[in-house]
This record gives sequence, structure tokens and C-alpha cells, in this order.
Amino acid sequence: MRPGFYERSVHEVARELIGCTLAVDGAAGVIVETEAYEAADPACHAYVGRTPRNEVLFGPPGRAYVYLSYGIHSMLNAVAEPEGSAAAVLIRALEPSEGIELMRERRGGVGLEQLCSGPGKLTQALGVGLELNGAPLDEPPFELLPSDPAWRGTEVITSTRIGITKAAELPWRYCVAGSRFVSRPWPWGQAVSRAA
DNA sequence: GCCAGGATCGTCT
DNA sequence: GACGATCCTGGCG
Repeated sequence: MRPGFYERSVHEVARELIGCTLAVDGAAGVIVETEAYEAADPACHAYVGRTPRNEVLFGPPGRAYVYLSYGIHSMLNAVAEPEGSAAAVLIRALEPSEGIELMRERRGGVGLEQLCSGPGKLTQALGVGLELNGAPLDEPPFELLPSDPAWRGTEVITSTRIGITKAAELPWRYCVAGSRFVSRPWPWGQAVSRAA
């Protein structure tokens, strides 16, 4: 990603990550679903203030914020906005593109559409664990590449976020319209823009 | 196909 | 001691 990409409003970053490729050690996919979380947002881990757990959110942008959900699943976020401003983009789904066999093994042989269609699934498929919390997204094992020209013009829709109880009504989920690889079909929401 | 329930553990009250 | 930014399984139709 170009310098400064993450150093903007978390909503812009969440929107523009759609269509970009996320790779971890040879396994990769195109990001088709994201959600934005900002400090003033009750659903954001940083809402309660700075703690040892959410410290990475307050640090420099462009790093990974990884945490454990329900004691089982790792969640991968991209830290956004300037240092001191706590915000992040949750990566919720990928369209698999490379290392598909490896990902399938890690995921127990499920079908292509189930490989990365959820935040817990994609971290399992990519081999992302808590040890990568705080790691820069532009250094190994991570690689984050700008959207392919083929994705230009792709329709992106917004809708309410998924799986949360606080501030659940905010329309801060972004996903590719019509994609078979999102965590859920786009039940609500409306077309907002096209990939740049 | 849909829904209810369980797994599992770090973090905060 | 309660609660998740989740996923999978099993029961039922």
C-alpha cells in the first residue's frame, strides 16, 4: 500500500481495502468484506480507553490488531488513523486467490466459498494468530497489495455490522455486491460506490 | 434449510 | 464471574 494509506478516516480505509489483496506467507485472497470501528464507537475495543489489550489500536497506523474472540477465533484488523487516534478495520472475508490447497488443509477441507467467508475463518485459513498482534502489514509475513485493475468498477455496498450488540445500527460494514465469498449475503444496505 | 446450543479463554467488573 | 467484532454441529422438517 502507498505511504499514508492507513493514516486517514477509518471509514475511507475500510472502503478502500475492498478489492485489495491480503497475503500471509503464500496464502492470499482479495478482501471482499470489512467493518470500521472507531474510538467514539461503543462497539470498538478502544471505547473504554487504553488498556494493555487494545494498546495497538492507539499506536501507528498500518499495523495488525489481532485479538481472540469467544476464546477460540483470532480476529484480524488493520489499524487506521494517525497515532493516538484509536481506530481499526476488521477484515471479515476474502475471495481466495493463492495457496488455496494450503488454506483448505488448515480449514478442514471445506469448499472454496467457506474458506475465508468470516473473520474467524480467514485467520484460520491464513494462519494468523495472536503472535502477529502489532506486526506491520507491509512486512513479512504480511503483504497487502493495492486493488487489481480488474476490480475497478466493482460495486461496493454498505450495511449494518454483524455479530455485535452495541451500536449495531451503524452502517459501517462494506462489502462487494453479489460476491459469493462474503460472510453473509447482503441482506440490507444500498449501493454506495465503485472501487477506484 | 433453519435454529438452538456449545466450545473456550482473555479481559474487565 | 460474566461476557464477547464467531463457528460448527446436531436436531428437526
